[in-house]
Amino acid sequence: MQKFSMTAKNPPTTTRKPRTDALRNRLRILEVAKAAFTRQGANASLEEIAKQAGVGPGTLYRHFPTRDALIEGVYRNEVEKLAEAATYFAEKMSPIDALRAWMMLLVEYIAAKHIIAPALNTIAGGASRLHEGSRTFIHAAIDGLVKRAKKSGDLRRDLHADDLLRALIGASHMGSGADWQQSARRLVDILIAGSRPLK
Amino acid sequence: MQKFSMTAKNPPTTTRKPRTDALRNRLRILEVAKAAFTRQGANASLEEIAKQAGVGPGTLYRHFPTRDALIEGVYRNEVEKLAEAATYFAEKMSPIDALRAWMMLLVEYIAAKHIIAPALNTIAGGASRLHEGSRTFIHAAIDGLVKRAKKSGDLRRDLHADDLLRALIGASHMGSGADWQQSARRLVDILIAGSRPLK
DNA sequence: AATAAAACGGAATCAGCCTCCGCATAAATA
DNA sequence: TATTTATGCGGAGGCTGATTCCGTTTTATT
Repeated sequence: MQKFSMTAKNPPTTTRKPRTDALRNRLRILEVAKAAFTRQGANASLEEIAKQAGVGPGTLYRHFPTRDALIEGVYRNEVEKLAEAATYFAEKMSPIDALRAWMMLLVEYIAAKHIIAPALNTIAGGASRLHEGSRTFIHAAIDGLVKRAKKSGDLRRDLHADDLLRALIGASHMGSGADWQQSARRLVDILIAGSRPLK
Repeated sequence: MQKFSMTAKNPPTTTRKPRTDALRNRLRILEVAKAAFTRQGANASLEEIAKQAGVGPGTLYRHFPTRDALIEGVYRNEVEKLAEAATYFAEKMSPIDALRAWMMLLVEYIAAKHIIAPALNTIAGGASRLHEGSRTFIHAAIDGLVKRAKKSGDLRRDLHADDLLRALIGASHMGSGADWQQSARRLVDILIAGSRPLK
């Protein structure tokens, strides 16, 4: 005896548990891809990534139909950690300090190649769909911090979180020179100083 | 009767006039490449570019051995115009106004796709050789403006021109939204405000 | 006009992208 | 546990574009 007819479509009811091997592969791929993008930039060979992950190209493409999808996958993974940090800072610090700390962390994080720098361009403001519609975690994170600092009177009311974000992403493109940390700090300070109320 | 021996190497003396067709082709290629990169991004087909320029692939590769070299070629071309603008502003305006004006122009210029946005990443701070050693025209331009504004006391002494530049490049990555001009203005103002002496 | 350096172009090689489909396997069912 | 079936696997194959190589053509020079 069968549940229903099984011949007709009844997608709303039947939701199968996802296969374990699929999950496993997905994670493997993301892991390998992150390393590959970090090392070789956003044009790393997908074929090679698949091979290193121990799957066929078909599998990779099923999980991530396009290169951008894969990049976005890696990106999302990393970005959630930053979002958590924002929450943490907000709890522990004064509004303005939290914002400053988080901005430094962002630059550091990207610069340390935990996130693929060149890929960010494609994604952060470029032709990708990440920005269209659903805002990024990062977006939500900095937006929260900025709102909070506005409320406390530490920041100008007319400030847009996006502006800061874009500036920071640009700042992360260096990697050049040993003094990037100095440089990042300077820029963050400039941004903060320029964002205070006009008094 | 021959000039010298002509058998041995005497490169310092003999410098042949460059062939006219070579020059012509070089320009054609740059022109077409600029359009292609602007339209299709930094991964535009080189084969196609060559075809449109009316040359064989071999010719393109002889002039620009790598894709980055070609991008850099286009980039340099465009960038010289910006450098000229800096000089002009410096002559006509007060130091701080000149800097502000030029920063706006930079963002606008990039945003208007006169320069290939995605390519900039590869080049401005990325893996390219443009930054290593020889500074860009852009670099020289903003550096001059900043120096001038420091001297007049409008800017903090500890400011680095690079910091501003990076922030601006980041700002140009948007393309999103019709309000980019607003956004750019806000950011420029923030940067300027944050760069003033602490008084 | 003759010569040789410089540049040309496209054929050929090669690498990486992406699709398609028969086979394998894990989840659901009995 | 045995069976069924959806789901996922992976690699062969077609394709596009990158890059090299070399015989031919063009140009500056004598």
